[in-house]
Amino acid sequence: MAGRKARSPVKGRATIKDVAAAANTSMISVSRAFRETSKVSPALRARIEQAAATLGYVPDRAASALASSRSMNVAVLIPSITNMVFMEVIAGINDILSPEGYQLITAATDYSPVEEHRLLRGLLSFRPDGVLLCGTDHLPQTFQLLTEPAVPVVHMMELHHRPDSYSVGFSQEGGGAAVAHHFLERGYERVGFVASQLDPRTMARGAGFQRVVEERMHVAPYVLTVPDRSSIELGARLTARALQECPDLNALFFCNDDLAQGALFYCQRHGINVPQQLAIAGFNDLPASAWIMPALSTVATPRYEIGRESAKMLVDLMLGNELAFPRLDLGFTFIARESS
Amino acid sequence: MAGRKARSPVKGRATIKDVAAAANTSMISVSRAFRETSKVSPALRARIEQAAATLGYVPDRAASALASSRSMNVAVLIPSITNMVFMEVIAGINDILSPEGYQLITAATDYSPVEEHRLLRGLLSFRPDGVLLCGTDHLPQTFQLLTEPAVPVVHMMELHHRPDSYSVGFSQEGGGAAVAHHFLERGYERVGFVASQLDPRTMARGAGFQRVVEERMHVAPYVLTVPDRSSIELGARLTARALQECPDLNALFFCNDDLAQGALFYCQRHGINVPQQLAIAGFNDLPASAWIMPALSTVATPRYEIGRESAKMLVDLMLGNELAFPRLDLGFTFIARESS
DNA sequence: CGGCGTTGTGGTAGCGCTAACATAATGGAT
DNA sequence: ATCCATTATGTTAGCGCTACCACAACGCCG
Repeated sequence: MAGRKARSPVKGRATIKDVAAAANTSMISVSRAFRETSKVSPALRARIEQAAATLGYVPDRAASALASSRSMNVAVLIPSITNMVFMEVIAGINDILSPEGYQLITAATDYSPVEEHRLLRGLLSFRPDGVLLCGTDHLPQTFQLLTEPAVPVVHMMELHHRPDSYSVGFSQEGGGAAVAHHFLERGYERVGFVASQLDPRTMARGAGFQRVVEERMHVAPYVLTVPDRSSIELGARLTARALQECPDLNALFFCNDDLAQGALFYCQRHGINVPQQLAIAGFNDLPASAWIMPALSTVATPRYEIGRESAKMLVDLMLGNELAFPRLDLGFTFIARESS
Repeated sequence: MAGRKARSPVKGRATIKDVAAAANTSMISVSRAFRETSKVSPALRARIEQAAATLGYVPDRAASALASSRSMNVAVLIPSITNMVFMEVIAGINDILSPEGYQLITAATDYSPVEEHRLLRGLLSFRPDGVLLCGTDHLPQTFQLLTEPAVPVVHMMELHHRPDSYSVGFSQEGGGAAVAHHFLERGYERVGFVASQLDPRTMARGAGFQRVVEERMHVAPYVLTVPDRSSIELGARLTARALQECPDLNALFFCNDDLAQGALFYCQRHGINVPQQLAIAGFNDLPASAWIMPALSTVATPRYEIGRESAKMLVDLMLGNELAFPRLDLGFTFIARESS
């Protein structure tokens, strides 16, 4: 028997059924009117839209997802929410996916693959149609989560070299190498690499830098790494430490612009002449880097474009299209400014 | 008849039914094992967890939301995703809501109330249990969206003075006033206010500044406002323009630190001595502001705390608790540094 | 003018889960 | 032993929506 009425005491929210009743039609036509406009006659559609407007009808994604097996959600995992670099990536993603009707469900891993796995499990409960991940180092279980019922995935920032995976990024190693070439060409020979927040991208930058220095100078560069979170303040502290440990350094490559800006401020405050006494280079080209005194030499990276292109690639995968290239190298640009 | 099998060709994703079968129990016990652990005997729970693990079961929020009328989603609308200020707010929100099991669904309004309304409509299709909004200026329709089936809302950043609404923030007007008092106490008398991105918070800061200047000096300050998006570069440009339009200015209050930092860089590059020739103050106390040369005087704002407290307030509202205070003023701190 | 594709519309079942109601098994207290 | 209050577990219906099928109405063809 149809007895025992609705458990929620009439939440008041209009459903597709209410709209159908108001427009004197069936539920399915209302559904179609919103999703496949062309399949409903203009007259009916007008009636439905009118009814929906007066009732203040808002569709329910949960019900839609349940019924259709398409959630129109995309899960995005980034290392940090307070790092401008990833926010620009997200802006790019959103600019592509939002017009397509997808909603981003985002979480921040705090640079931990274990946390990434945990968060991804949580996000999978949204039954996302696709997933965007940062970098290529994930737990084996993380890959497994995505394979059993296969969910399209695109890896951002780095280039993946497994043939079965999709990635959009640039060569972090190459960026580090470019800085090394620049230093050596400018005649700086006592060079060093300073890094914090030792994720794989940071390490790749350092590896590229070291490789070139060793190839050309036949001696390893000075290296200072700490696991702490990057910040301007840390950049200043690490500069002090590097100069103390190795006073004859004349060029320092910092793994990102935050650190490098801290170094610049430190030098300014301590009367160290940049670049005469010490050359400095960073990575990412943050907005302030072009304006700081002296202007910071750095590797400009296409963050926003990576977001856009990753999203485009993911859309193709979600639609089941074959991709021409599973890997998209967006490159980087070394920018020599006053600091080196 | 039970005929006509599942339409999706066995998506492979394990459901609560599969887990129940594998653990030789009923669906509801599986459901309870995950939600109300105490209501299931340890033995059964162990069996269920075992089964869930081997099957790789991930619960479906859509189904859960549909069945329970609690979505465990919270919609968050912020003006901009690339502005560090709001990211810190979000970090605070997430630190409170994530442990409670809520997932944030975020969107950026680009400082437009119209866009805010459009986006909120979209987010409401997630049937959020609560909503967090920035500021207090919303379209009337926006309020309506939230009332028909009443959804708890907390307004962040500014303090709302409607008795029926909840807000966590501080007095933007007071922050601007504090800067004016500081300038006047230090003897700067030819002061100005420079602003971009003219949202209500920006305007309130300017209003507070102007009010105090007029009260104490009986003359209006110089004011330069443009609608453009704030940036370091714009700060530099506006400084040039202000100094050209009004060469005898000796103190400038910028509506945020991005602009103020640009001003500082401009002065450095043009040999303008700060603070002797020109004093500068900003708003927000971004990380770089303490390190820039000269260190920037600014109004420190409790962004992270606003996020946390707003989230706590929202949790209370979502649980149906009565709130002691519908309004929480977290205050601000003026920090006098080298630039003034 | 019967046949056939097209277009517009509707009925029904079921997506995966949980609220609300059973019912069964336990452990005292009487 | 009998009763009752727990506690543990199960059955059933239905959340709001869409896939799938069915069918009516309309041309348009030969």
